[in-house]
Amino acid sequence: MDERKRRILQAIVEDYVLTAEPVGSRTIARKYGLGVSAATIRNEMADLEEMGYVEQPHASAGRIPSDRGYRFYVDELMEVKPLPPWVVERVQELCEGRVRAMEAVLQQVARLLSEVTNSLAILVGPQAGEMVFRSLDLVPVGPSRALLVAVADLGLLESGMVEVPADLTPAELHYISQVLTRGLRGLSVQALSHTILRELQAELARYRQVLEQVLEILVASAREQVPDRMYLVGLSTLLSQPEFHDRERLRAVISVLEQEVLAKYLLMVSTEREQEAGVTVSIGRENPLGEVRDLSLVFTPYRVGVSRGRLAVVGPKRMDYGRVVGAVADFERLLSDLLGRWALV
Amino acid sequence: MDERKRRILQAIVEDYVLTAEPVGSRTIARKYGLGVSAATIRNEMADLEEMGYVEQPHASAGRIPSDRGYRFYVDELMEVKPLPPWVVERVQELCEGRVRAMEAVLQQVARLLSEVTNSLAILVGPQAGEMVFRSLDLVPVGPSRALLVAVADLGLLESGMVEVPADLTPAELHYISQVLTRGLRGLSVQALSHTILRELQAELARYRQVLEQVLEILVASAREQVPDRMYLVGLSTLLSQPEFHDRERLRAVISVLEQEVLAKYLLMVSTEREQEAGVTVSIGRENPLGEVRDLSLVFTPYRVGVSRGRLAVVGPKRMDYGRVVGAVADFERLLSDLLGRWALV
DNA sequence: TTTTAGCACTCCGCCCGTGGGAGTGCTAAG
DNA sequence: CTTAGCACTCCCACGGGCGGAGTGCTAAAA
Repeated sequence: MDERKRRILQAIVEDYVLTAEPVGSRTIARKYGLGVSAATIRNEMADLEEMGYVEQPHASAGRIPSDRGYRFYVDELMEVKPLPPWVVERVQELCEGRVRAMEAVLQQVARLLSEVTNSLAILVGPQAGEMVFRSLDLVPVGPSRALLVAVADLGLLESGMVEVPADLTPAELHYISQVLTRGLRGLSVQALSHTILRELQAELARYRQVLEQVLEILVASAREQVPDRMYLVGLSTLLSQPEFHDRERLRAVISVLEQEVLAKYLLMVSTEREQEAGVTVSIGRENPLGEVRDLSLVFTPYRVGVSRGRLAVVGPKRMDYGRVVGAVADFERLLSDLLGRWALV
Repeated sequence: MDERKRRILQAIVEDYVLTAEPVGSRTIARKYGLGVSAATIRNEMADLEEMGYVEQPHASAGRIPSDRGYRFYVDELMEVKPLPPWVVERVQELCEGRVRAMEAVLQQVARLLSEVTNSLAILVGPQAGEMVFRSLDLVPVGPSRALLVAVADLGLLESGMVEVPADLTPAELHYISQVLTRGLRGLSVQALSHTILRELQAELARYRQVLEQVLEILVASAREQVPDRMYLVGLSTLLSQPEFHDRERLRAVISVLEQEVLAKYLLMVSTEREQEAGVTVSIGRENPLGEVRDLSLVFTPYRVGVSRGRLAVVGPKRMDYGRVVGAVADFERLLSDLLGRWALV
């Protein structure tokens, strides 16, 4: 793979990304002055095809990159483009502005990411199981009911209604809350349930009924695979791409996105390669969207306090990888830096 | 509009709904035995066209119903079909099962509604502003922060972080909570903010800073136009309809649905005709989806305690109105009956 | 040995004309 | 008022022809 081949492959990818049409030797010779003639480029292209980096949609057409070609481009050739400054500023404003809920911020950030990449943006907040437990409170409401309020490092973790015996005093409720808070504070939410059991046997045997309900709520919350909310913005942009000319393909994409399989994958991937933060690019069949082989996915986790959210862009294989990877990387950095404020110190 | 015309119009609508193709006089004579010949039907169809109930896509094709034709069909001709029993049972299971959060139930119900109508189903929970306030609690978390937990008749209304002076004791927080709860209980959430102001002047002047934050959170919550979550299921089903053959139309639909214009409309409609519960059908240009004139919307509010949620099905104009209206009506009844359990007594 | 020009060939996509089919409106008879 | 017959209209699917873009190959030039 000499320098010239690299530059030709680069030209093919970039021109194809731009035009969505197979690119021929002529075009390359003209638009991307390599100082050689079209004939030479034809020879090189034949080589590239043999090596599996490009392919021909049909016998006498130009070349388009293969998955392998894109992969090489992403790994070796592309130039990561930073986010334009106005976007950076906008994200900062969003994160620092007076907003009550993290959710509203994430929603807007997702919209921005979608606009700037011209693709589908997916943002998920931190997963409950990964948060750190802080406190628990049973607030009496009505005669024999209490609202369980569980707080984690990122704010409200979970709430739910609990039936309590009518003769239980507010003071007793408060006592239960305090014991549980003391016992559980600082644990990862995933680890709660075991600990709760021990606690239960010891100090709070009298309130078994209440405890069981609390336990149920917390366990359910920790088990939740997919985060509370998943912000998915830009479907219509994605659909305007020419690759979705035929409707069957399109339906496939939509129904994949509609099932939340995707979110699950996002989490999976990131637990798999737990350690390595950083942007991952899955191209075509590499990606996990089942039969949909025309999409690429650019993915990264981001930090919020001690837990992590996930951030992804889904676009056609034929996307501007330099720009998208740059955008995703920059968004990750921005969010990791700026969302710290949501973590309770 | 004599009986025969009615039956012919009915045949046209029902056949068109079935086949998505313009229906000719022949077809009607053969498939919907009216005891007259095709020629007669041709004459009647010419009349119907003059009256504006049907139209011809081009000079020598069959007829398709006009918006007005559909309207007449819905108002006078269609037979409302009840939900199949297994669906009813399924909804009952869902609503009565041991589930923690109303949200999970609504999500599933939306999916079911989508499946049974083969269209896009939209379900929104009760709007915050319509709920009845019950209690408020400030739970201390960390050194100078408290979590505001506001509870309404349907459970958790809102939560948010509040900065408190470091020297404020838990007892004082509790005091504030109690005063506020006492003052606000029983009010509609929309009415809170005014009352809070009076309360503030009187008893709690010392805690102005805290109160302001509480106020801000509650007001924001009451102002929220669109309910917390909107469940939108079945987009891919909708897209498989033949009317979305051409992509521009399709994009239009998706981008309309993506912006939450729709949800806002749902609320608007229902505040407009505040009193009349019951199913509303908007056909084609009657519907509020802007430029999208090929969709119809079947809509109804449903009760949850004293507030209301909204329920809708979006499908092509060419939908089986009898079935969809039946389904929406039945779902409304089921939900209104079964979701009462979420209301705090 | 590598590069280049020339050339014949291939294949796609488009245009266009044509024929069949479906459905209509009209007319005249029952 | 209904019906049969008929001429007419319009859509659409089919197929041939053609232009264009791009290739691979060969032979000559660097």
